[in-house]
Amino acid sequence: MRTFYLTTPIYYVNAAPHLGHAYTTLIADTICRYRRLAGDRVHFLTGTDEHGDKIAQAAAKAGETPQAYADRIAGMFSETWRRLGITHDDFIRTTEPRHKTVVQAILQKLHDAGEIYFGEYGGNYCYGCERFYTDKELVGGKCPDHQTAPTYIKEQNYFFRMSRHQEWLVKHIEGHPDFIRPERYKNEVLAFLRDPLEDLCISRPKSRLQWGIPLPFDPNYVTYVWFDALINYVSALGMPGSERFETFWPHVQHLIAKDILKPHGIYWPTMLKAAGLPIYKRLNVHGYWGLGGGKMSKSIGNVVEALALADKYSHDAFRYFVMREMTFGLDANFSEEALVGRLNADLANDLGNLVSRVSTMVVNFAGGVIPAAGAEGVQEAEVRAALEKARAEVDAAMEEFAFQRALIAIWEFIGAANRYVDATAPWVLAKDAAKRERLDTVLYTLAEALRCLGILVAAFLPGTAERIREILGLGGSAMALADLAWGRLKAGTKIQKAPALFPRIDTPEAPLPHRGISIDDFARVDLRVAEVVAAERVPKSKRLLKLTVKVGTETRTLVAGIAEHYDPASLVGRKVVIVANLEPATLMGVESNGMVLAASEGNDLALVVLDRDLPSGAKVK
RNA sequence: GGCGGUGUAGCUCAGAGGCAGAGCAGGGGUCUCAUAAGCCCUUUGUCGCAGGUUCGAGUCCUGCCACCGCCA
Repeated sequence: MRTFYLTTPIYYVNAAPHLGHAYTTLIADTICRYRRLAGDRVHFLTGTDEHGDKIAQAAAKAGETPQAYADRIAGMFSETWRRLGITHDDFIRTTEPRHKTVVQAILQKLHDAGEIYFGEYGGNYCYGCERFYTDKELVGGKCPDHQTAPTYIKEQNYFFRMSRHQEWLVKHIEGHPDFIRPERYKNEVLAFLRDPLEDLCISRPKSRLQWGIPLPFDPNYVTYVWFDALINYVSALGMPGSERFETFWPHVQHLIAKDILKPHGIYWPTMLKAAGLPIYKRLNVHGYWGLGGGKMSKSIGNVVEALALADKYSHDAFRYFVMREMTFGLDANFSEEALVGRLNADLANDLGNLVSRVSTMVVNFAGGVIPAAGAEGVQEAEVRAALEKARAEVDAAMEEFAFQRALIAIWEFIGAANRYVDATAPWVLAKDAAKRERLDTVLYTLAEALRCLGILVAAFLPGTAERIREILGLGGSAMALADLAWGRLKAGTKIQKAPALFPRIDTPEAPLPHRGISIDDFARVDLRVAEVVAAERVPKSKRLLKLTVKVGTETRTLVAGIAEHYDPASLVGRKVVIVANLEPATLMGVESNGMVLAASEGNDLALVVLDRDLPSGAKVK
């Protein structure tokens, strides 16, 4: 049994949970679910970062104490994770006594070991950022983030001797290619370490910042940001030496977004080393979500709105989308269209439809009871081979946090199952009593494929996995990757006809043209002003009107589908726009020589008319 | 300003000296168990631009352009 300890960052309680938080937490959840399925001992930690000026100020503004404010926002995170079905084992908050105790113990240890010294520092301080800026960092003398002039502050503070840890850190990173991954982020950290590393200021005087953890060796100071926040990964396990710490810490892996690479890639390992603790095994870094990507897509206003789509389209669809769409480590675009596209193409058409057709066939052709399989043939062996291949690929991909690859592998298996249905055509076998055994073999193979699929997707689509198992009469029972062994589904199991797992989402908008047309293409369309001289309903048709129109000197007949919106009599004498060079077509027995232009939206329709009067026959372009 | 990354089909991206690819979208066909789903076939390319090396260059080299990141 392997042991696995995975952390998300602790989220700062200055904002409500959004897409960025959710992505990190969802992929952590998926990895942990997968490792549990594999039988590993797993500890999954998330939490909130609750100290700092910004929190104190926001609380004051809301008329709350900092603690009450932190409680409220931390509650929102807890609630969001509960709603999304996150299976974290612990939720740490930096205002908890268990955290403060460990932070102070580690600070004391560092102080005793001579890793911390007292010094003076002066510089331009931005209150909004809660940090100092060098002159070069300022833009026009102002903070690049807040566009405000910084205040010059000279104060005494405590510093961590980070500079002395540069050499071994570089060697460690170079000697452990997996320490920071994907590789691009390892290279980024190494690039940063090519320059001399400076010491790290780790305190703030209480006169300026109250809302923090007091330094154990100087009550006039509180701990500054990173020393407080990073230590949560340790404090959540308890004091070094405790059973939980000793069990899980040697296997710790962190998961972060690329914006906090430096603290995790540089500050944190040096802090751990200085404190005499083993440094973490691995740092996994992911990219950002861009919003409203794609030229024609409706943009999503903000990250909170993006997260709301999880409730709109189902949590499983949301999980699937974010994991399938983003290559781990790289940036990706988030849009509702792309989500719906994945939902329809992959979840509804491929997966949902497979479950639906298989369950229906077992019900229709075998009375809803899974039959015993007869002799296995080449086609069945292919399905089994596809399963083995998918399983191996998912295993390898999950080792690297390559969710996209894992899902592609699973979908190749789904494709193999769909092809197997077409190749064996059970509906044909069902018509021939002599083919009963063959039909039973096919139906068993398909039902067994669904059972295995239920396990394969469990970490990615937990709700869907459970529903597949319910359909197969296995609801609520424990699952394990070990159960992917073929043939464990018992013949005789009664199964239900499955409701659609993922109903298709119909997009109301007509598909936009995929490429532009040239001006010449457009010029081929002969648009003309036409005057309606007579109009009547086409017999037996609800929608069609037969119009007689004058185009210049020419009179012609055309048929228009506007009877539900326009009374024939009201049209006589009006000028409309028609396509004059359309090939003739016969509709309900009436030959139509042209088409009337009208705009429509849903059930509404309006004719295109002229803004000012012009004679009929006038060209429109 | 320095370092690095990216630029390939309508979209998302893979390919890293040897016949330009996949998925989606589009087009055609076909089956009827299934959610207008499945399956089969299929159109589309200035591989950012310009030079160079090479028998041969998305691929290697040089310069340029655009976008992005890190550092300053």
